[in-house]
Amino acid sequence: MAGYQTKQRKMLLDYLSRHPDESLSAAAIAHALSGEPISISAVYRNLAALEEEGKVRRVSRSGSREVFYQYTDLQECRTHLHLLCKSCGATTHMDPEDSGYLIRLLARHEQFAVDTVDTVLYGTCEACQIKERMKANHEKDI
Amino acid sequence: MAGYQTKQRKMLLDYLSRHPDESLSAAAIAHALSGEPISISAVYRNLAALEEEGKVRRVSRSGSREVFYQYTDLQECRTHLHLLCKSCGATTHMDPEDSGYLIRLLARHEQFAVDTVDTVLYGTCEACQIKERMKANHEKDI
DNA sequence: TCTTAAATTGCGACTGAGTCGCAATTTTTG
DNA sequence: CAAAAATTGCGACTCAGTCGCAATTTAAGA
Repeated sequence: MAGYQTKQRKMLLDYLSRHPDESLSAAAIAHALSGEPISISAVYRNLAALEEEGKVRRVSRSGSREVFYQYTDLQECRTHLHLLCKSCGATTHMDPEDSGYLIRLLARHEQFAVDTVDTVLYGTCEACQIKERMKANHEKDI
Repeated sequence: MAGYQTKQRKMLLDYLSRHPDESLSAAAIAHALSGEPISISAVYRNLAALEEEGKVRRVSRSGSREVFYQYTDLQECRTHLHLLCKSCGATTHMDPEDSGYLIRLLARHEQFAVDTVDTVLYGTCEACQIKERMKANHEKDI
């Protein structure tokens, strides 16, 4: 299970690392790699292996049944939490100081040890907030 | 789509409301209601409708493919965020003041509007932290 | 209360993401 | 270079969730 450097695994991880902070479906990943010799089962198996190693995170937003995979850096997860925009799917990074503060707060006040790899805060990013506001105004005018 | 008070829907919502802070699979819910006349499709359809109304939240933890449903109170989501223990599945409630602080922090520092219905912080609750520590110690002894 | 339109139900067929078994291939170890 | 271990591709399979449809139930109005 743990670790032969096959062509396919290298390609997959390489592709993911070149698309950080994106939410990709398994199908999209397979499609992107379709020039290369890689089967859909290999995509799933490698994704599962990488997830176990903490190099990939699976996310699925409430309200949608779709599942996405994101490249994650364990190192990076030690320093900050991730914010996922429900509207555009982009991930942004919470300020490390604020992240640290929150993690310590939860540890102290609630005795809760946050898992920074799994946890993603859902919401709306700045750009999409603006879009939504414009849309709402526009609808009001009609 | 929006709102006939059928026997099945009432039962489902009633059952969920009597099991707050629990993560239930669709199958488990169907099973629990199996004494009543309700089909599995009705369970899914009502769950989807309730999710849209914001009365039910779908959660699935990274590392596991299982999907769970949780009763949620929109009112309650306005006051605090939820903490889900990856080990035992129980949900606890973050202190309202801390929650408010975090939400305002993200709005100000990252221009990110957190969705308090969808967002769940994953981690380990106090009880399970203790269990894990004991287990680790025990394994060391062997 | 009776009638009718809209929504919902149960059923069974279907979909599609993800899994599994297995023989063939590739990577690592020695 | 050979043997052992892991991985690959393929096709069959699983299973949560969806969908179409006829029958039933609910809400609203005369």
